[in-house]
Amino acid sequence: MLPPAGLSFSNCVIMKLKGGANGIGYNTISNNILFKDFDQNILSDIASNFVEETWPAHTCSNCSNLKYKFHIIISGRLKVFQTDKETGREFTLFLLIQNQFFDVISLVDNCNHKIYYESLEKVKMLSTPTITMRKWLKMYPRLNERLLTYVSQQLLSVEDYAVNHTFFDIPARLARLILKNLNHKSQKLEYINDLSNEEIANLIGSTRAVVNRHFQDFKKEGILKIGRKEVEVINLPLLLKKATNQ
Amino acid sequence: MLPPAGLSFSNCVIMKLKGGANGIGYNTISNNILFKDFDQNILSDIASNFVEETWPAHTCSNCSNLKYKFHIIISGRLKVFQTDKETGREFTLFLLIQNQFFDVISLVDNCNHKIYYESLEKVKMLSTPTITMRKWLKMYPRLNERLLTYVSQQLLSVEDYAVNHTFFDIPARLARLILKNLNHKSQKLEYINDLSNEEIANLIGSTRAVVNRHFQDFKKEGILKIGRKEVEVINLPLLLKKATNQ
DNA sequence: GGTTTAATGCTACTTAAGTAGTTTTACTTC
DNA sequence: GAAGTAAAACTACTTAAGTAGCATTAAACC
Repeated sequence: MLPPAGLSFSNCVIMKLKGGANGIGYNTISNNILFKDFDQNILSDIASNFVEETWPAHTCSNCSNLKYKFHIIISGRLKVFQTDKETGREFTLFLLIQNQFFDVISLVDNCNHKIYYESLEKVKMLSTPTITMRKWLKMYPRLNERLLTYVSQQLLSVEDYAVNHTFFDIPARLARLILKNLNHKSQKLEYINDLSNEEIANLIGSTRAVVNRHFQDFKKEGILKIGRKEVEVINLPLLLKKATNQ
Repeated sequence: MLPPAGLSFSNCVIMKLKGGANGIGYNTISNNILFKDFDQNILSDIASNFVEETWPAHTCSNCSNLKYKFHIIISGRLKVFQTDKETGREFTLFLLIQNQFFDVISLVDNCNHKIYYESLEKVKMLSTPTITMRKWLKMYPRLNERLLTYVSQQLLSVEDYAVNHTFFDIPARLARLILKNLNHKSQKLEYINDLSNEEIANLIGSTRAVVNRHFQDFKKEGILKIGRKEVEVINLPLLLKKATNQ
């Protein structure tokens, strides 16, 4: 929720990375899709240009603080969202996790892409100045190819949101969100299982009360078992039916 | 509207390009953002690998027909859209015009990106096999950089749609669409001026009847002057007010 | 264990979006 | 200029999403 309540950006800890090929920085970089299969000495050089940042849970920030830096997430979830100042409503574009990065747009283009960030829990990440990253893009053309793949996936993801929001009602969008994050073995949600109704609402572009109303319906119809911040699917066929507006 | 009514994909005319540095193919290629500042002999080679296609007005196609080809538009508007089979409703993602290209996603990734295309009028374009384009991406790394810029813009565009659909009601979305396409000198719409209420509705994720209802309101309130397939802004300040939900 | 806080559950109400169907208008075509 | 067609205009109705406000429950923290 904005404006940052309680915790703010200033609580972040920024640390210089320890050198050597065994640090968390080197490991993150060398395993990241961006830099995978780069030579070891190049990787070391790249890693040495990153610093480690730690954001406490519920740290808020916006693009103006961050647009001169490029970040790679090490651990924790980072919510990328937009807000409507009038109503205070939020809309979550992405939940970024390990190995994902931001903000690619401000790297590509110097456009004023207004967007907000909030850590859902303690988030560790690496960061480097945008100019450094741009220099590497020139030096290592492969990087463009990999960023392209990443941005294309983001495009598909937002397109999916737009299609859902345009064609489907809230029960269907809720069902689809659950299906997308369902571990079919455990019948439980992964990745978004511990989110509040409020955060679920932000993911499908609705409000807490409405999401809760339909969760109650799903419960009554025997589709879901709902605990506190926990969702379990009981009747998958019925859920699939809901996902297409009945 | 799908399924293709009347005109179909088979009406398209595909022509081999004439050689030389003065053909329409060479001109299109050399002026395109993708290939700008390539050497002239490379440009000639690239141009020779494209063929010219002409789609009559209202030609429909989907990705399965096209996913092995990459296209650059020479003239005319091409609607890129999704449909809901249940209700028959459409949602227009992009209106592609001169120098824009498709489909970048299928070029990057072999994912099954389901999407539909329809020419709003006669559309001329160049096309080349996806494999050829992929080969060039390897040969000329600059291409990745330019595709990245293009896809990033598409991402911002779809994000904008999503934000509008989530936070704003239909009068506001309509006002925003008009503002985005307004020529401030002529007070008239460009690019989407001749679209029917139906197509306008597809652009903002609504329906014909609802769009018309609000057009009538805008008219009564003295914001717009509306002719047949023509929109003119009379009261810009009031329109701006509408664009933010009053 | 008792207090505080946050999340969830529930009721009642308002409103705008969508839908169906009809009428009117304007453009096209012969 | 008459006929046919497509777009736009209009009326009436239904429904679900959003909102407000409060009650209940569970977790967190002294």
